[in-house]
Amino acid sequence: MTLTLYNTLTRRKEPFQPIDAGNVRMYVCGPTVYDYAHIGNARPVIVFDVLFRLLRHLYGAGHVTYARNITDVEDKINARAAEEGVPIGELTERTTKQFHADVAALGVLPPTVEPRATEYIRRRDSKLDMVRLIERLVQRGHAYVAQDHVLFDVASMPDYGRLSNRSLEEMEAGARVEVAPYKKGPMDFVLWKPSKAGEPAWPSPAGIATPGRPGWHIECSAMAGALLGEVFDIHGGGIDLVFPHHENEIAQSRCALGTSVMANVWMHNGFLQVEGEKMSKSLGNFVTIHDLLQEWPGEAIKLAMLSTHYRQPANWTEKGLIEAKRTLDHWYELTADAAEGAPLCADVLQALQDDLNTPQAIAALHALRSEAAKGAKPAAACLKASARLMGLLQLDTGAWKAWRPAALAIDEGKVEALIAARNAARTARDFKEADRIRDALTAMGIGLKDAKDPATGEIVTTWEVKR
RNA sequence: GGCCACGUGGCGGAGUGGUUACGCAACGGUCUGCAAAACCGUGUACCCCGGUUCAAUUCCGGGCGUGGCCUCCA
Repeated sequence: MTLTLYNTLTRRKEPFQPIDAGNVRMYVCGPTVYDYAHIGNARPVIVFDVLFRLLRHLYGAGHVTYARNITDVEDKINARAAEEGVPIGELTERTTKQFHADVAALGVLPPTVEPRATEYIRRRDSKLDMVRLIERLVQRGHAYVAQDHVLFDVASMPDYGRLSNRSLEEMEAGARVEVAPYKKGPMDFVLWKPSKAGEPAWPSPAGIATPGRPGWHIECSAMAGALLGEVFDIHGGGIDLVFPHHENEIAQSRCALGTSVMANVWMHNGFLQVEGEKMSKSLGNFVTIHDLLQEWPGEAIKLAMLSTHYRQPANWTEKGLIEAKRTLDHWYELTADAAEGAPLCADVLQALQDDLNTPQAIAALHALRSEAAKGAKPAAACLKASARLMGLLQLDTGAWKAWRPAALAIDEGKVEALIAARNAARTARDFKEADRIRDALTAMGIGLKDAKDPATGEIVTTWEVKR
C-alpha cells in the first residue's frame, strides 16, 4: 500500500512519489501573528502534523523536512499594534509565544523549520529572499514598477489560475473590487508596496527610492524556495488560501525560478463551522485554541478534529469534544500498562495512507479497543502504538488522568473526604447515607465510579467532573 | 453576478453501482447494595425530481439547502 494524496492541482487522488526519498519536503502556511489562533487555525496544524508523522514513519524521521512559517509582517499586525499602542515587534513576539504554547499543548510535533517572514525580506547570506525574488521577476518581465509599487503582471503567465481552476476572463468578469489605477491588469497583485511613516519599512527593490514592505504572497515563495528548494513535494494550507494566496505563490515562484511547478502536491483542508454556524466574532462563537485548552486536554481537541476527514467541512461542537474526551479516557485506561513499541495496526496505516482518512483510522482503533477490552494484550499495545502515529495517546495514563480544567471550581480534598465518608458508610452497609453523599457529589457535578481492583478485590472509587 | 465544495440513521461521521462502517445517544441484558463505568446484544440512513443500469445512497442532469472563494481570512 502506497501513500495516496488528493492533489488540488489535478483534482484527484494520486500516489505520492517524493522527489528525493532521502529528504521529503513539505511547506504549510502558518499563522499571521496578531491575535490568538482560533480553532480554524488549529485544523491545518493538526492535519499536517498527522501527515508529517506519517511521512516520518514511511521515509524515516530524519528524511522529512517540514517548514511552517510565522507571518510577522502584515498590515493587520500593524493595525493591531497601533490599536494596542505597542511596538510591532512586541505584538508579534507575544503572539508567536502564544501560538507556540497552544500548538505544544495540542501535542503536535514542532516543524523542522519555522521561518519568520521578516527574516526573509533581505538576507545577508545567499539564500533566496523576497527582494531577490522580486528583482528576478522584474528582470524576467513578469513584474513592473508603478508608483513605488512592484506588481506581478498576471498576463505574463499563460497558465495563471490553474490551481484554483479559473481563467483570467472569469476572474475579471467576477471581480467586485475596485482596480487600483496604476495596475496594468485588474488581477495584477502587489509584490512590494511603499511604506508610510510609522509603518515597517525596508530598502525597496527594483530601483524604488521610497522604502517599503512586501506584499502578502511573496513571503511564502521566498521561504519555501530558500528552505525547500525551487521545487518541493507538498504544499498545504486551508482551502481559503487556494485563491489568491497559493495561486499567487505559484505564479511568483515559477516565473522567478523558471520552473513548471512550485510543489508537486497541493493539499487543502476544509473549512470549519462552530455548532453548525459560521464562526465569527459577531456571532460570539469565536473559539480560540487558548480558550479550549482551559477546558479540554489537547489530545481531546486533536481527536475531535481528526474525527472528520481533513477535506470535509467540519462542524466543531462541544458534543464532539465530550465524545473525544471519553474515548481517550477509555483508550488511556486500556493501554495503561501496554507495552511500548508494538507493531502498527495495518488498518490504521492503510487508512492514513489513503489520503489521511483519519475517521477510518479511528474506526480501526475502536476495533483494537474492543479486542483490548477483552484482555488482548497485543491489541492494547497495538492500540497505543497506532494511536501515537496520529499523535494520540502520547502521555502516560497517569498524566492523562491527572489533567484538570484550568478553572476547576472544585475542592479536591473535600471530594476525597466525601468519597472516604461514603465508602465508610458502604462498608457499614448504611446505603442510605452512602447514596446521600453520592447525590451531594452529583449536585457538585462530580460523577463516581466504583471499580474492583482485579488483584485484591478491593473497591476503588474514582471520580470525574461531569459535563 | 462568476467559480467551487458539501447534503448519509436521533447526533457525529466513513464508504460503496448489488453485501456490517465506526463512535455517541436510545433500548434490552450482565455486573453492582443501588447507580455510574465496563462488557454483551438490538434498532434506525443515504435532500428532492428525472435519467443511465438487471440493479443507484454510490454515475449523469436539474432543483432545493448549507458553506467556501472571487476582498483580510485556516
